[in-house]
Amino acid sequence: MQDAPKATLPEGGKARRVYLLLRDEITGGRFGPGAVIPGEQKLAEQFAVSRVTIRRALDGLEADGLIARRAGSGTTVIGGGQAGPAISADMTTLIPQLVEMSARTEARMLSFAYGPPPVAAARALGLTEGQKVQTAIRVRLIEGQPFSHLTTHVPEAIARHYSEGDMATTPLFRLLERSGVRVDTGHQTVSAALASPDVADALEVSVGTALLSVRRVVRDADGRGVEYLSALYRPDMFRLEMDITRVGEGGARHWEPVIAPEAESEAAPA
Amino acid sequence: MQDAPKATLPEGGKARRVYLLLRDEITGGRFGPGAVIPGEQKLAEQFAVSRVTIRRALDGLEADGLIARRAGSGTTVIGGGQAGPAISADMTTLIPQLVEMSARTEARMLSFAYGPPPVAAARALGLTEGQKVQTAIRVRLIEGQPFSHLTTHVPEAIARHYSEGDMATTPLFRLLERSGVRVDTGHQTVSAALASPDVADALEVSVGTALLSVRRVVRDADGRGVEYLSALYRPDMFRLEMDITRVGEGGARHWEPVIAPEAESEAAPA
DNA sequence: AATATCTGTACTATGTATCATACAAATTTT
DNA sequence: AAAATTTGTATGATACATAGTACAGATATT
Repeated sequence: MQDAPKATLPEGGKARRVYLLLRDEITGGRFGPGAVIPGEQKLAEQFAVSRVTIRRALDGLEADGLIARRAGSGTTVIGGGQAGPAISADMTTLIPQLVEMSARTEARMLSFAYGPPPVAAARALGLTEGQKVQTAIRVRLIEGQPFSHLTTHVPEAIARHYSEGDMATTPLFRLLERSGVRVDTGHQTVSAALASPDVADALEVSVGTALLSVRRVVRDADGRGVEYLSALYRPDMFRLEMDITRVGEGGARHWEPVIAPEAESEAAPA
Repeated sequence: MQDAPKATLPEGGKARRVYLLLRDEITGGRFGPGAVIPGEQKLAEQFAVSRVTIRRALDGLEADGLIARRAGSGTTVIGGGQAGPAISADMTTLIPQLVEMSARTEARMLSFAYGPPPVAAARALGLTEGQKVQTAIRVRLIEGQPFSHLTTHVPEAIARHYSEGDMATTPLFRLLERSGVRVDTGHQTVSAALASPDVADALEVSVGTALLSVRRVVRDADGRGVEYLSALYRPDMFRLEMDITRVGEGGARHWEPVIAPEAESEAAPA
């Protein structure tokens, strides 16, 4: 919906790259709705390409319904374009999130196998050489639209307690707890990554799209690693939101996340 | 350092895109150090390009010292490659962060002006038509290496209390408080974005690199918007880290961020 | 020792996206 | 009404990356 312009731009070309960049700025909010974006001539200079190329990129954006062009006047960003992400995870109120999440979304299994873990996962989980893990790659969809690409690694001994079918219906942390694991702590790293061909395909976005990356290591009460998650999210459908507040005095004055804000205050701003 | 391979790849070409994607997967940890990456033939299929093109991309990675190639054996990821980000902001322990931050980094002003705000900022800050804001674009560096691109919008009435020069030395939130603003709450949105030419130039990365995007609205005790921040971070130099813990029982069981973990436990894992 | 796999190297031909340029039409500004 | 700005349309030439292919060298596997 957001991706794949009608008149598909050449896969490896500059026009497409410009198209992706501009789209990113529009949906990302750098150009708000109604804003007049620079003229084609100026854009051509900024991106160091010819006006023809800019033009092709704009064609794509127009086909996507993101911009409106008027000869003589200029090109403007369509208002309705940025309807905001379908899902926004509030780091501090994950409670309603999870419930809502399971209800509104479904998971599709792309790959499921037991084998040696990637080095990064092995180290994070503290596995010894030769230990196998269950590696599952899933895509999560909301209303038929894919929004996240999940790769999980679980030590074989734990993973054997549930089946492949279970993963399509039940959140992994619940499966783990059902398997007798006392899920306790986790460590998350949030970053950004590009969509590689396989991921792009699964998420139905262009190769080279910017994705939000979350990597999580989960440990049980004894500190043993029980899950290694690598998630990639479409930024146009999913965002991390958090409220922060200013606390402390003097030199120790700093920001702190708000843990439990008003219960059901659904964010959903512009 | 991470960017700009010696034998510069053609700017608009496929080879460069493949190079960026592969580099992203390596530095992003998808291929851990020591891991053997697929053969050139297989990569060529995956990316749907010729082997020559894959080869060119690998040349770039090799020049960056990210991979080692051995005829007959294959191509492996260099261990030292992912030394981890220079800075990792722990959402939950921002106290030492800020101090360390100011000490180790410097800010370079790219642009400074008063004028009408972009629509997105105007709405977020709740400004009325015609109200001007101070718009400052800065780049933050650590040890001479740029790692973040900051665009701030502050209502003119507030911004007039400090000077352009102040921004190079003092964190903005401190300037605001010095101006009599009672900084109180904020709302953050974390996402991902692509590096546009101007940003890429400032951060010394390739155009089209994936960046971590943080957008923050800050309000005073009366709920008035006092600052609109749009920050872009290089994922290879900056990450958001957070510890989470599992709390609650039964249906209400969920994750929650850990607010005050052991004081100085510097993360810096693999 | 033989075989398979992988990287290293070289060459040509093809395609096609890109550029440069010019002019027309629509709109805003003076 | 005139001038300036902006999008719309068209075309031809060129450059340059890409694909395809073939073979040699290195290493691992059997």
